[in-house]
Amino acid sequence: MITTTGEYALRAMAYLAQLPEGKYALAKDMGRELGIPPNYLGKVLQALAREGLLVSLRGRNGGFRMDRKPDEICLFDILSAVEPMKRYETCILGHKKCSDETACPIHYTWKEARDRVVNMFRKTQLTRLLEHQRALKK
Amino acid sequence: MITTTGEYALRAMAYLAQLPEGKYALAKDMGRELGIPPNYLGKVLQALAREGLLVSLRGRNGGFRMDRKPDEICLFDILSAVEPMKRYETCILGHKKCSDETACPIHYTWKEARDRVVNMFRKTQLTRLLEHQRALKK
DNA sequence: ATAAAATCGTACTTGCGTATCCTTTTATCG
DNA sequence: CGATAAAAGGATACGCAAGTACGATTTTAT
Repeated sequence: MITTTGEYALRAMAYLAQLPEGKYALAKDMGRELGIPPNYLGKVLQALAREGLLVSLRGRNGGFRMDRKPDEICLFDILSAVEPMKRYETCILGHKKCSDETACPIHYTWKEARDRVVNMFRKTQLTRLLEHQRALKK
Repeated sequence: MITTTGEYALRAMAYLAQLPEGKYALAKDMGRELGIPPNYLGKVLQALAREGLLVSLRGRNGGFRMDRKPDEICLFDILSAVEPMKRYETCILGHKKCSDETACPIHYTWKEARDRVVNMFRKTQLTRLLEHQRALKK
């Protein structure tokens, strides 16, 4: 239901959130620790930095670190940085014009179900992913 | 949130459901009417026939028709015939072992949200897609 | 026998995930 | 101060799956 890239972003953010504050981590190390291809993880981390969720530092002793507290970031922030959230707002019958005003037969039913997902992304803070973080190894 | 193929299947089933009972329709005609590539729609219809949702008839005067009443088919039946429903049951952090017994930090939260979607598929009958069917043109 | 239709196999296209290589930045060492 | 090494940043190419297109085969009514 979410893209692989989105999953990587969530796991990487959870990893960074449990590090000592201010500490930078390397894409390569994180990839190894989390079992994510380091090359691609680098791209994902860059995207998160571009969106202001992470701070990146180039050169020796560089890496990525959190820019905010884990309770100031929700899952929606993370996911929307790496995948198009329109996925969760489209008519199930593919109508371009489907909306509250011009609704397809199941518009409201479908909207309620998918909104449940999006609202969960919006209300859940990164902190929620941290509990028992070290049991996650995979 | 659903695959394009799934959307095609829903629309095609809705189209067939509003036809006079026992009437066969051609993949080509349906494709033209619904604005779906006829070649691909053929594949989708074949899959639906293989799963017992449609009856297919080869040769002259052939085509596809419903095999059940529209209120005896739910959206889940249709979607599961053309796409893997596992998509709606996987851990958001990608853990293979995540389950009610061995739960990741947000297992139950995530499960509740995605179950809302699946339950909607299960409880909603094809009939629900038929209202104002002819306003759908696209 | 012919024509109409599903069925089947194959090939093309696009996007996502992946892997490399090169460039740029920056701390550190001689 | 200059050279070097370590890191992100960026460009490019590959593999794979989904969606698409098309042609060959089989079935069946006329």
